[in-house]
Amino acid sequence: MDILLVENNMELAALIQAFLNKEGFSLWHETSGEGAADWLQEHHPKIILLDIMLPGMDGFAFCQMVRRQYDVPILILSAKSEKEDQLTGFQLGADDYLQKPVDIDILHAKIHAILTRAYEKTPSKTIVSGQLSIDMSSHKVKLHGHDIEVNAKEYELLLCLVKNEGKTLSKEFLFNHIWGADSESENQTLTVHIKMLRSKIEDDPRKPKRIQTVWGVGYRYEEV
Amino acid sequence: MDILLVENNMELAALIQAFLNKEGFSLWHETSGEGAADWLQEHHPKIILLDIMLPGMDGFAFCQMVRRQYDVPILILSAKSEKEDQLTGFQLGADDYLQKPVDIDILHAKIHAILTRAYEKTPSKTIVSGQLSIDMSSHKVKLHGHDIEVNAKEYELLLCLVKNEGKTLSKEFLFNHIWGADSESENQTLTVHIKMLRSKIEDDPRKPKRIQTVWGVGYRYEEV
DNA sequence: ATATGAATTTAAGGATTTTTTAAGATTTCC
DNA sequence: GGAAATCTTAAAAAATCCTTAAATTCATAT
Repeated sequence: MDILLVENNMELAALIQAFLNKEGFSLWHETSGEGAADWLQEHHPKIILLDIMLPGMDGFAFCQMVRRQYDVPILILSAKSEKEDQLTGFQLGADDYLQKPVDIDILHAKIHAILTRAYEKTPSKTIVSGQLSIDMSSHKVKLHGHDIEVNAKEYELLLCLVKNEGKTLSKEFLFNHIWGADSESENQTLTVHIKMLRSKIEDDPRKPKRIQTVWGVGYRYEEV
Repeated sequence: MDILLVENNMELAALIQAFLNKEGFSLWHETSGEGAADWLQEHHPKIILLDIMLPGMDGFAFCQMVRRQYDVPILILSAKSEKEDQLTGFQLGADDYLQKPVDIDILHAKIHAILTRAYEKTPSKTIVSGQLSIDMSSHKVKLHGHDIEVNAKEYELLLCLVKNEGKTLSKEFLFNHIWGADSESENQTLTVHIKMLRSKIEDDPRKPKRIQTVWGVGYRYEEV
């Protein structure tokens, strides 16, 4: 789990979760400081996104508690606009402070900046298309934020399709790209892999939305 | 010299300089990107405060130039309020973005937060991932709090995997990393060590959760 | 509507990769 | 120098994946 989000507002939380999942992060959501504290005993997120106004233990108290025990970066999200609140956040060891309403792009940029500084590693290269994301460094495919098991050929095939999203790729092109032009295999094995892929990434494999067949030509990947 | 300030506006620069000096920082002031670039050849500040609107080379160009050569944190100060400018700053590798008019207390807090994250992160001698911890100074591995005996090759292998948690490492990479590219040994010896490791750190070695095999590629460590 | 060729589905065998086992080689430590 | 631990090799076993081929469904044109 990459990110812990502690946020009272379910609507905002859902928005953030959807967006960050799409960017290839996995995210756990807690609505209270107490719940988040429990969760932290068992897990070690790469960063914590923290709302200040929480029921029970407030964000500042939580921030202080976390900072005493863990070195994890904390990014505060707050509706409070007073300078004093921001300063309090920094004093308690927060890494940054983002004022609400949250701009999702700025949030993303800040998370990226903080992770880079804290872990010195560029976040893994991911291709995202709608609810599907392909992490090229971990060789993992996620759909709606959940891992999908794909094996080598399926992975290559999907990657090729998604990289050319919207473009129709001929069967020959796909086959040569993955098997090599001088392969012994037959063109037809491709269709079997297509089927396997569809059964894994289509909501209704009988009516494929993502991997569309272009009659007489080949296949085309479309963002849903 | 702790801080490099690149700022066109003399009045603001004087204010910042006075305040930060009072806080115990030493600060060097340049008014242009070109001048700052020259100065950087000879000096290595702990952080750069960078105005965007500069005569000649602008702040974005300077930011990009610096990021290519140095790892120093950059805090952008900008009168531009557009979201796009802020995102551009982050994209070019800035650590944070503070909008003008500069609030000197916020500036101070941000500088403090960035410096703490960039320089005071205790280069932890132990890596923790879920129930597994590796103490790099004593070469000891613990699982569920209990010591696990691992020998040299196993230790190196596990460390390499855990350090790259979530990433798939090819067999070749792992082998070269531990045995050296010119080793006489065979790639296959790796798999035997993997087996030994799994028998020690997996709850059910038949169904490995931590050390996952990525078919046709290699292995990936996952936090449980 | 029907014929035709293209695409899909299914299942089984073959191919490949990984895991396991065990024995021989090497190193380490006493 | 010898015993124990560790590392490597090799080969059999198991697991997984890939391909093939044949049956079925589907889209298009006549």
